[in-house]
Amino acid sequence: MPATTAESPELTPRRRTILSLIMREYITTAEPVGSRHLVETYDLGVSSATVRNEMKALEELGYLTHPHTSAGRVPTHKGYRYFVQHLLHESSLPPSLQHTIRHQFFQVQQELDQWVRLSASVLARTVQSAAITTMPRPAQARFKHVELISLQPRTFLIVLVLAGGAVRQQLITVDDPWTQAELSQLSTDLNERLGGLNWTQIRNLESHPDPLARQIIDLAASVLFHEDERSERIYRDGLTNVLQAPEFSDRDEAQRFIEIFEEPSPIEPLIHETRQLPGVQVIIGGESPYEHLPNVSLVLSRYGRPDQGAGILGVLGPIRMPYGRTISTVRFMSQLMGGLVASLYSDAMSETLDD
Amino acid sequence: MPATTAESPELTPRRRTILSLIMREYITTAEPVGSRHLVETYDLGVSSATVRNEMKALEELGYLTHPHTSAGRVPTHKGYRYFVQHLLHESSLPPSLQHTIRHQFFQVQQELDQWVRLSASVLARTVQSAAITTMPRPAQARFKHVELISLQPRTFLIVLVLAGGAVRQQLITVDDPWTQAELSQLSTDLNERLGGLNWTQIRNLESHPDPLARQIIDLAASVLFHEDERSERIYRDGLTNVLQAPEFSDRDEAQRFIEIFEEPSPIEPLIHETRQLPGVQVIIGGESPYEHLPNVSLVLSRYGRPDQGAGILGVLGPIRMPYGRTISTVRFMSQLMGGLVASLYSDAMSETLDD
DNA sequence: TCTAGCACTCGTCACCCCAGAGTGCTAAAC
DNA sequence: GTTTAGCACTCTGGGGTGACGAGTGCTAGA
Repeated sequence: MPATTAESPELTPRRRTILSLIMREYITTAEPVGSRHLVETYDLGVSSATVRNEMKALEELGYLTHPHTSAGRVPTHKGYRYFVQHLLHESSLPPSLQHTIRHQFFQVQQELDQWVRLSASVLARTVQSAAITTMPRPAQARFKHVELISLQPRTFLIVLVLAGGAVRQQLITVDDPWTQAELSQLSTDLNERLGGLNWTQIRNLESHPDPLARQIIDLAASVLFHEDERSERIYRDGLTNVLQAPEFSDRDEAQRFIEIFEEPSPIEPLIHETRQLPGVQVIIGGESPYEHLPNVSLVLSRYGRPDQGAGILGVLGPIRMPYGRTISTVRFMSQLMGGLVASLYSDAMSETLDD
Repeated sequence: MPATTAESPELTPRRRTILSLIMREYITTAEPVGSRHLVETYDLGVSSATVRNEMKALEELGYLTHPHTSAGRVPTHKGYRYFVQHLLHESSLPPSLQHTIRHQFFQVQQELDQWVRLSASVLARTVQSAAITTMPRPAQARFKHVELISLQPRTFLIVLVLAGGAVRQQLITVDDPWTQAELSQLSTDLNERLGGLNWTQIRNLESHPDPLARQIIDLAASVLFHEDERSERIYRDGLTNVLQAPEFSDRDEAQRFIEIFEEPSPIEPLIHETRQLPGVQVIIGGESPYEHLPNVSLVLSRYGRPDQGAGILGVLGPIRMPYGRTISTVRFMSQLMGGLVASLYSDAMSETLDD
């Protein structure tokens, strides 16, 4: 029996039941749902004619539509939205599945980069859809450490570590040769001056006497600045899962999905927004502000904490998506990843994977 | 006029001309080529009947086939192979295109990682196909530098720099707290001991008195070992270019291509092999040892030098691929990237982009 | 050795028809 | 007032048909 708990202005319980059943049926079969099929499958206690009347009412209210006269009913965007908001009872992931997910993280070494990439893969596999994840990062990037490494007398590698443990690297070529010892000395000096600063603070430092040091300080400021501004690296996985869906049997539809999914992606601003919001966000493509994302739904969630480090993870799929399962999985994964980030700050890393 | 320079055991000049024209025609139109169309378009000086006889001979020799009785001719794998090996006159990229390609690298900062990623994108755009690139790496990984950075009293970031400038990072959690000063001291010590060594040499070092140092030495050895063994990170771009091609209008064909292109990819062993070979390799899918790559051709090339650092770059597309242009572009790009790698070792980085 | 001519084959497309599914409406039953 | 049975109507999709065109292969003659 479907849940009919939440309040709603306009739908009677029976209409909700019928809408809910149509949603479930359509989400699993991708075929328009007819009245007769519904009463035969679900023992509704009323005849198909009654269901037809209710369906017609639901259509007039904007929750359903039908592709042509003699076809069954299909949900509209409004129908999906109502389903997600009112008809879906929140449920947590079955413990066995939770365990399976946790288990998949054991194989990888303790490298954050790998964790995040793996999480996209695990998420994609679990929900049988396309998944994205981003590395966690704090709201404002801060300098942690710099190391200058001589590759050639005049070519150096600059390794920049940000607060939170992210590593960035740059090559630099200068006019005069330096020894590694001189560079190490300079590194130590710079680390003392720059530790813990953000890019504005670095920009406001008084000018350093040494030209190379000035150059590197500028570079550090610019890297930190870009870190706050530029669109971050997105890990993707599971594209082929989605392309199996019948809505993408049409080549152009598939192409459109790939263009949304792959770099450069129109969902990057969405990811930025999601970073500001708590909880799981469900975005139904084609709906009001998302007209540029037709035939795509997203289930996104932030993980971690904005002050320490927060990343995004989520699922892309056709609008006809198993929202219940997907939302539960995304929520669970965001908690799991959040635990990992927290452990970077609480020095209790090893406990993340315990049940 | 097509080139008919190279020697060949079995084909008369006229047959070569006809085969060459059929190849060119089919590669651009993707439609079976008929005899009448050929004489009308190319002024061959003979009638369509003669061309038909020659086509039939070419079919009996295995270079052509036709999908059904009343269709034009289509190249076989053997036909493509012959075309690539004997009928394609080597040509370098037009200078204007060379300039365009070089120009696209100016926008990016001097970060090797970004160069390699960008190169996939530039290659994909230039040949309007899917492209892959890998980071350059030496035949054997060697230790260059390690830095220990304290994130929490008991959680450290280990930044490992390899010879050639690649950076690897690992998190580690230990039982006893360490200060950053102690860690820096330890870093200095380790850098003296490990500088320039490969993983076997590190394994053979006499045991270090400090347990944390031992742990990090083990880790360094293991990272270097994995560096030599594990399949490397592949940058990809241009998937959507390929999916436009008519051979991928069928959903399953497209899906198969995506599975070959995306991670985990069956072409990874091929990439490994290409690393050993000089020059541009053309792999025609479905041919003898590549039965598992149907409907896909690859044009791959190593760039850089195995002793210093070598990477792979190449193009994936349908077998009906503009080989001439693709081969020239891949060769040019591999020279360009090779110059970049060399500059890392010769301290003359700034000259790479000059014309 | 080449070519003109011709019979033959096959895929494509437009067209039509029909079965099946599903609706919406109406009138009667509860 | 609500529900239901019945029925006319609409639309899709599959299957079958026939005309058309493209292209071949063969043969006889130049």
